[in-house]
Formats: sequence, C-alpha cells, structure tokens
Amino acid sequence: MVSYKSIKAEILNGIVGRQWAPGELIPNEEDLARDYGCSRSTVNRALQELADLGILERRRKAGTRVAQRTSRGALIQIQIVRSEIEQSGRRYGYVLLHREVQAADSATAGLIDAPRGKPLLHLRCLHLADGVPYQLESRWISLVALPSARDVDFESVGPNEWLVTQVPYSRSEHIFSAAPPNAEERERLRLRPDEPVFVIERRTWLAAQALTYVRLAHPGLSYRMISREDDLLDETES
Amino acid sequence: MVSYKSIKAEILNGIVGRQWAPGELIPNEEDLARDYGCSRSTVNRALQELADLGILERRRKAGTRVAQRTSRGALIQIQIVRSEIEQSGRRYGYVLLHREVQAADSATAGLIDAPRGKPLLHLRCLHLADGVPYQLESRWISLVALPSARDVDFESVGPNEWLVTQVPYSRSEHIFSAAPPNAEERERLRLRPDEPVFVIERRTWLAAQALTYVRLAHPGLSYRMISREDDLLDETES
DNA sequence: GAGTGGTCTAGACCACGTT
DNA sequence: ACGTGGTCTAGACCACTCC
Repeated sequence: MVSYKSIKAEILNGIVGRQWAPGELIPNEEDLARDYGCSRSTVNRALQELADLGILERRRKAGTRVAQRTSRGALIQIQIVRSEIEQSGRRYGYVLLHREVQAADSATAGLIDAPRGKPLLHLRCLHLADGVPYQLESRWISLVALPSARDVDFESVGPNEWLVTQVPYSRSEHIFSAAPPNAEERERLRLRPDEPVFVIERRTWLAAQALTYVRLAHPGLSYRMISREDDLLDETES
Repeated sequence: MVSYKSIKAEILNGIVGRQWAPGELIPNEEDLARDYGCSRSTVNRALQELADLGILERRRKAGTRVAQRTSRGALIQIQIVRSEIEQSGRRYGYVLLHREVQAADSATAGLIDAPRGKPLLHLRCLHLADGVPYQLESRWISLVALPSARDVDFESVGPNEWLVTQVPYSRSEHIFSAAPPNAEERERLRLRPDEPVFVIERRTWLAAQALTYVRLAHPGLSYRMISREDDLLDETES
C-alpha cells in the first residue's frame, strides 16, 4: 500500500533534489495516482498537506506548482515564563510588585483595546531565573471579559499561569521591539549602562472581546528569542 | 451536504462557547457522523485539522479531547526587505557597501556553521525606506553550497532577493535580540544617542549543508516586528 | 479484547478558473 | 468548454492503546 506520507516524502525529495524548480508545474493528481499505483484521494492528501505547509501552490485547472517562497516564516513558541526558565535548568522566582483595579483611561484603553471607563486589573510582576531578574511584566486584564480575575490575588500564581487555565483566545497580536529602558526597568532588571530591553507586547481577544494586554521586558544583553525549524524533514526517509 | 468546514466551525464554537472545557472528551467520530448526518471520513477530516492546529488532542481508543494549550505560538512572517518596505507604501532604496570573498575564519565559520577555510562571500548592504536607513545587513554566503553567488555582483539586486530565486532550504534558525549598536550601526543607521538596535539573525541549511548566515540590524526606536493571528475564525460563520 | 482513530479505495459530483 | 483540484461517500482494514 502506498501511503500519503511516502508520496509527500517523494515529492519533497524531488523539490530538494531540484527535480522541480520553484514555480514549476508538477504532474496532476490523476497521473501521480497512476504512477504511484494508488487512488487519487491518497495523492490529494499528500499534495494538500504540502500546500498547507506553503511548499506547493495549487489552483484548479492551473495545476500544482512548487511555491516561490518569497517570505519565510519563523514560528516563535511563547511559553509560560516559568517553564521557559525551568526548562533551561534554572530556578524560577516570582514577585508581585503591584496589583490594582482601575478604570480604563484613554491610554490603557488603547493598549488593551477595551472601552474607556471599564474596569481593568493592572499587575506588575518580576520573574527571576536563579535569582537574577529575567522579565518585568506589566499586565492589564479586562474584568469585563474575565471577572473572576478580581478574586485572584496573584501573590503565588503568576498571571500567565492563571490565564492559561481560563478561556481560550481566538485572536492575538504580538509586537517585538528593542527599546531604551525606562527608570523602573533599569532598576528592577538591574540593567548595565546602555543596556537596552527586548520588549514583547501581546494582546489577546476572544471573538471581539479584549482579554488582556501585557508588556514583557527582558534584559537585552542576556535575552535571546530563538526559533528553529526543520521544514521538510518530518517524514521518515531512509 | 455537510462540509468538513462546517463541522470544524461547529466544534470550534462548542469550545469557545465552553460547551467542552479544555481536557474534556468530545464524542467519537462515529457518533458525530450520525449527529451531522455525514460519513465518518468527513468528521475525521474536520477533527484531524483541528488536531493539526493544536486545538484538539486525539489518541486511538482514548478518544478526542480539547487540548490544554500551555504555550502559545506567534508566527513571524519574514519578508524580503524590499516588499516589506514597499507594502508599507514607502520607496525602497538599496546600497551595496562591501563585497568580498574570504576564507572562513574561526569566528565566521561558527556563525554560518561551515568548515573553516572554505570560501565565503561576505556582503554588507544598507536598505532604506523613503531615503531613511531601515536595515543594515551583514551576510555570509557559502560558496561551497552556492557557487553561482561568486558571479553575482549584488550591486542592483539585494542578496535576499537573489537567494529566494535559488534553492529552497530545509532548516532554519532565527534569533531575535536587542543590542547596543556598534560604531558602524550607529553611523549607517543614523541612530540617536542611546537608541538600541533590533537584531534578527538567520541561518539556513539545505540538508546538512549550511547556506547562509545574515545579521539584520534595525533602528530600535522605529522598528516593530508584528504578528497577528486569527486562530479559530478562518471559517465562514454567520 | 474491544473501542477508537488512521488510512486507503473507487467512485462520484462539483467548483473554479484558464483557455 | 474543459481540465484541474476540492470534497464527499460507503465501506474496509488496520494500528494503537486502554482496560
């Protein structure tokens, strides 16, 4: 029996081995099914998965081509900060610096994308790795969307860890940037002179409703955000 | 006819609407097929795609559960710098600063992951948006893997644009960081005092062979790397 | 052992988009 | 108009893994 995985692997080999160049047409499903001695459904599944990966481009009547990949994706895995630190073999530490319920003013309403005047929970926390400042977190949580957050004190559980036990989200936005530190960051993160911060900002929504906005600042000289990918090698080729 | 997309959408609605909580078991394929009045294959495709998205977890005999999503991904699209600038409505400018063939010394060999002594093409380029410095690129290309690069002058075509017309890659690594600028970056990017740079480093391989290493430095006060995602809403729900 | 998902088939009809 | 991919079906057999 010819499996769709083996067909995927063979097509990939053909691309990597330059049997088909980017932009080139590969045979249609019917021909491939005859070549491999399997049904068209099996070929279809293989080609469809390669198209989902961005490796092929398919259009009815026009056929299937090797994609010209002009943009290259990098998938960043953003973990809970605790597991990020513990997985690197370091000891995790957590301090809640500030906790306050406030009404959204125009500045914070814009950040979290919630209506002005609605109640927000504002938290500031410091995360440490082996006692060294690792991340300064400044977070707003919409109490309209997540009213139960009002009853959590966040002294022992970080907001990130609490949030993942709650609802899923349906939309998210991440912004990464490099910035000069503000006074609090310089002090709390014990930055050296001229050391910038690496900033991650994240907003999440469930349907149209804003859930949370968070700004995560890391010391620039020690923090690296890394993404590794094996694009094609997920099949067991001999 | 019940489509696999409508089943996907209904299951998603059930999850977002908390009909099924994270970790909870959803009905098996046979039951769902009877409920929806379609074949098991159709249900299978819907559930399998949701599992691929990380929204469901499936195990034979154990059934299908709503996934506990503890880590959240952000997909960064790294485009050719030219289209990145032109898509924002600005005019693209390009200057080749330096071009040199050199043998890999121990430092550069480590960066690109190629054997010491092998020939490398080293390029430094400046990319501008509306005449303002946007990105300083420092790139090494393995002439072992890509010998034809030796014959390209890179005066009019940027290395990024040339490379995508060449081979695909099979493995890549991206590192993002915030750093104080070096002297050249301060001058070429016309940085303000205390302005850090946002640095993207990328290495790519084809099978085990290193292709290229590039370090891209952006002015920290103006550059933002943004990623937006609609996790669940790719179906046409009314 | 038995229940569940994983895959394949042969056929069918349809939607789309190129020609 | 027609060639291509997109989807669905009814059935089958198998692989895994929980009990």
